[in-house]
Amino acid sequence: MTNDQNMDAIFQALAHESRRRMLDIVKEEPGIGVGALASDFDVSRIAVMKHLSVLEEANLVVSEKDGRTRRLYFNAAPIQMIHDRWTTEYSAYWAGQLTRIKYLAEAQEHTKKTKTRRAKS
Amino acid sequence: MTNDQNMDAIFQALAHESRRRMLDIVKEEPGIGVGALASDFDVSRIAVMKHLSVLEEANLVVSEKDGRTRRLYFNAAPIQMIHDRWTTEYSAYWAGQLTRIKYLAEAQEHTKKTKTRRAKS
DNA sequence: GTCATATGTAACAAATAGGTTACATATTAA
DNA sequence: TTAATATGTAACCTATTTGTTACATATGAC
Repeated sequence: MTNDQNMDAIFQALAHESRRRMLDIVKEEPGIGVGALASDFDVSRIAVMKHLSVLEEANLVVSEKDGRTRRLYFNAAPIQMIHDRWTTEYSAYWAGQLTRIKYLAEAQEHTKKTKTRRAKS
Repeated sequence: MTNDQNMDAIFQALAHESRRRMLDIVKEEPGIGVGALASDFDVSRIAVMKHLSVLEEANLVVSEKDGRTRRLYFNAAPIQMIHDRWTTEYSAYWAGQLTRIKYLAEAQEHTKKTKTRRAKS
């Protein structure tokens, strides 16, 4: 159903805080209209509509026309799909890797702090 | 540790198929160098390095210098974080919503197909 | 029908992303 | 030391994203 062809669109849609916030609002207020949603943001209604079209391309939001208002609904299916993919593809991997990577991350943090001073013998 | 401030970077990093493929390769071949990784892609090494810097900003890849090669490692922690966030924030919501949303998605599919023909009385 | 409301479209501008080539630096091998 | 290897940086170009304003269309209230 939802596959790798859509993953770009899903992650892209989720990559911006304002769109995640829109998702939250639509999730909390199913059937909210475009204008009502836009009033929660300080960018223009058109900007919000563009964000909505990104969310709709990712199928994270679906809408239906009801008179002159377009009602918006949150669709969790794509998130479910990614959840499942991660559970099967990554979860098994975590246990064994996390400790070593944690060490490396710390080492890297140290490297960043000290990277400018280097002995020039 | 990893928080909302980083979510943009994480989703952004995962939003491109080539970067997800890099992650897969680095996960399969821990310690692979930049050039070796780049040879798996048909864009330039510099383009691959830019993708790597996106992945490193998201902390999905960490690296350590080993002589003249920079060794790359996959770090699953950010993915774990998102996994956890979704599990707690969305999972409970899915059960009740999926059926209705499925209906709406189908309705929308129908709307798309018929949106161009409209009676002009 | 007329007016207000809700949404949609077009055209444009600025910022960011994603790619290139050319050149620089650092390390290993000879 | 010299040459090959591995990576890094700078400058530049193009495409996409993200935003704007102005105008168009569709629906509900009167």
